[in-house]
Amino acid sequence: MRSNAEDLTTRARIRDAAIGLFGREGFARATVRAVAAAAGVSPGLVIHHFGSKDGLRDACDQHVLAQTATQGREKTHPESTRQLIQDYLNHPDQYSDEIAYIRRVLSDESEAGDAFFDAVVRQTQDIIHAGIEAGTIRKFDDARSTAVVIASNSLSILMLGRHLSRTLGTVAPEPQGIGPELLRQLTLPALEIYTHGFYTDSRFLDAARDVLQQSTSNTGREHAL
Amino acid sequence: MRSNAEDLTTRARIRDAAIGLFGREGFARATVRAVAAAAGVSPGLVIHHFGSKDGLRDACDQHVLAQTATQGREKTHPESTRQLIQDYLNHPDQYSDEIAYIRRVLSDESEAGDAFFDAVVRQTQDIIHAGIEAGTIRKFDDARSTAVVIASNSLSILMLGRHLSRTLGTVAPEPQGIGPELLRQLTLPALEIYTHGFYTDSRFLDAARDVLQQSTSNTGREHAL
DNA sequence: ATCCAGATTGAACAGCTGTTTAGTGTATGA
DNA sequence: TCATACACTAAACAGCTGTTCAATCTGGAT
Repeated sequence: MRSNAEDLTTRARIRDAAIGLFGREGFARATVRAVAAAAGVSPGLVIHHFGSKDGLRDACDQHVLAQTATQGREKTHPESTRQLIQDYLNHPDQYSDEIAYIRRVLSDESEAGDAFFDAVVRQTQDIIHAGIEAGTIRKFDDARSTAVVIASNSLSILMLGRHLSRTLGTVAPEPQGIGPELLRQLTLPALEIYTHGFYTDSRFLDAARDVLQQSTSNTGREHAL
Repeated sequence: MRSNAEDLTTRARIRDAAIGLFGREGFARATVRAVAAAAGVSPGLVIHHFGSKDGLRDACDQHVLAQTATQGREKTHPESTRQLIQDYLNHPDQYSDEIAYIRRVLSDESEAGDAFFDAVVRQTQDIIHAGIEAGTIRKFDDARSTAVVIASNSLSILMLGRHLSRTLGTVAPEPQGIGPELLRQLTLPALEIYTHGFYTDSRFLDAARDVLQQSTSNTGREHAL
């Protein structure tokens, strides 16, 4: 839930306007003047409250990501993760600014993006461990790399949402377009791969295993997929 | 293979410098003056050759992507795809500029990025069809959505390469860091999921199927994963 | 030898950028 | 009532931006 009313501190209003603009246009293209106009204040006030444009960025990072990172660490249960997704799906445009902002943070290299990605991987790893103990998830040799792969796959929806909804013809509620319809269309194919696999047998896997084991520290001449 | 020597047209030298800078810094941050300096020419000459900064961007798009798109359409064989990857792995820093540029193009919304993503999906779809006929890839209900999911997963390495090599502790040869070591570390976990699946049984898949079928065009209140 | 089209440059331009500064309100506490 | 601190603004600043322009410098065709 969010405080949708406009009874916020001016500082908070500026911050929220900046989150929206940074997410929509990117940090470089979004100007201090545009942020000020979106918040209905003067450019000088933006600097007065945050010191500089970089200070404003830091405040946005902290507001969007520290919050998410805390959620990820507290709510280790996979249950609450699903609840969080449901909450998002019920109020898509409420969170769309944060979604777009996180996408930008993961693209533009920054410590905040690093922290967020690491938090996602950590949470994924916890889910995998819990799933293995519960018997719902297979046991993997390299649990960490597997978690990284799963997290990377999941975040690809965030990074490429625009293209996904575009090629799938989804009517996106937001410009960047990660709406309920898109997730509905991707859920079954993704779950099918995660359940029955993508290949019919272990031919590719075995071949790759052989190649990688025989050249452990080679020049890296051969690879599969 | 690339023309690594410096016996290029001045126009081509500017274009290549721009591709490198746009990929490394992003289009907004990379200035015309920086491109000119990297190419060893004056800022005016950049405009003289490309009309404007946007014209330079278009030329870069065309050089990097039209080339890739053509390759993707001609080489439908999965063989050549693997050969292309091998070629890249043997000369990583030769292609790193193009790699970084494509990542930026997929992020910043543009027609070039749309065309590239669509080409990747199309190529993935062809590979899937060929694999189904050859018996190496399972048959899927929704081939198109499956291709989109696979393509999205594959491109996530491109989009999040920096974070992947960072958390996996890979020694990246390039700043954005999609090197042979990273791919070697991700190949087996990814292939394992693609071969044996991620879940132990079809519990999640069945549950999602039920939910999605009963609410075909609902408000979208429930979702799995 | 002359001419000309194109490559190339240095300097300048107008506009936008983040930031500063001086000043005006406007509460709150003494 | 006064003073102080803070929110806030309008205007200006210096620096950077993409772009233009006039002027050279080339190399090849006539």
